[in-house]
Amino acid sequence: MTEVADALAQQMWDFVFAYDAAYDRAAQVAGLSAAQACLLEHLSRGSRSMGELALELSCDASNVTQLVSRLEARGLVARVPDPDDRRIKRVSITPTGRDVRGAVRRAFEFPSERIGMLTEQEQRQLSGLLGKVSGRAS
Amino acid sequence: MTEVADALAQQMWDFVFAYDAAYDRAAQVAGLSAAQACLLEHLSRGSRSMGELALELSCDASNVTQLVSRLEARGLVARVPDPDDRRIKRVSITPTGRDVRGAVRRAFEFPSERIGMLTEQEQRQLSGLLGKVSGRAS
DNA sequence: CAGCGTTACCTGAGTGAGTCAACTAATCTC
DNA sequence: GAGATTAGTTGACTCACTCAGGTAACGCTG
Repeated sequence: MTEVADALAQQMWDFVFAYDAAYDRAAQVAGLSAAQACLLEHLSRGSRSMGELALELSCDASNVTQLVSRLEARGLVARVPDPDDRRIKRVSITPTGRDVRGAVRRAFEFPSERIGMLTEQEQRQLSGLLGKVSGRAS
Repeated sequence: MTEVADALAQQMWDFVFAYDAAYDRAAQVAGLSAAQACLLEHLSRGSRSMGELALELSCDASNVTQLVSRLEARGLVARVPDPDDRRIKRVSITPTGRDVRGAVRRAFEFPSERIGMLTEQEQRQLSGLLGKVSGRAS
C-alpha cells in the first residue's frame, strides 16, 4: 500500500468514527437509540413489512420485532395487519413518530455541516469519488 | 440544500453503512465483536491504561473493564499493574492478541478494496477532500 | 504523619441490540 | 384437504453500554 492510500484509510476510519458518533448523539437527543432512529428513517417513504425492515436493516427478523415493539409502545410507529395477507404486518410511522424523526434529523447536523465546508465544485468532486468507490457509475 | 449536497449526504450514509457492516463482519471472522476488535486495534502502538482506553473509545470506564475482562479471559490482552502508581492498570496486547488482530485486519478488506478502485491521483484528491471535511475550524 | 479529597478501577443493576431455535398462524401447492 | 412454506413472535442467551456506588492508592495540607 502506498503512503497516500495508507493516509486515506486512516482518514476514512476517522470520518466513519465521527459520523457514527454524531448519529448516535443525534438519536439520543430525540430519546432514541441509533437503531431506533434508523428504523424510523426507513419508514420515510411509505410503510414496510417486518420482513422488509429486517432486510433493509440487515438484521434478524426477531430483532425487528423488538425494535418495532419498543417504538410502538411509545406511539412512534403502528403495526397494521395487511388485509391481503393476514400473516403480514405493515409498520408505518405515526404523526408523533414523524415529529421525533424530524428532531433526529435536525440534531444530526454532521453531514450538512461537513458538506458545507466544501465549495459546490468540491462537493461534485467528492460525490464523483464516492460514487466510484461505491462501485456504481456516476 | 442543493441537489448535489443532498446526493452527497446520501452517499455518505451509504458509505458509512457499508463500512460499518464490513468492519463488523471482519471482526466476526476473527471471533470478535466490533468493539473488541476496535479495542485491540487501539493497543497497536504500546499499552494503554483503562482510563486512556475509555477516552479513546469515548465510552464509560466500566465498559472498558468488561471489554478488557472478556479479552483477557481469552488471552488476547493482559492487565499489568503500573509499578509507579498501583491504581493504574496498563492493558497490553499479547502475542495471541496480535494474531487475532492480524486476522481482523486481513478480513477487513473494505478500505483497501475501495481505495484500489481509484487512481493514485484520485486517491490524493479524496484525501484532500476528506482532510478539508475533517477540519476543525468552523 | 494523619486526615481528606481525588483518581483509577471494579461491581452490580439495568437497558437495548442482536442472534438463534422453537413456535403459531396464514398462505400456497398439489 | 395434507403438507410445505412464509411472516412474525417468543424465549433464552450474549454482548455493549450506562449509571450509581464501592475500594484502594495517591497527594496534598495542616
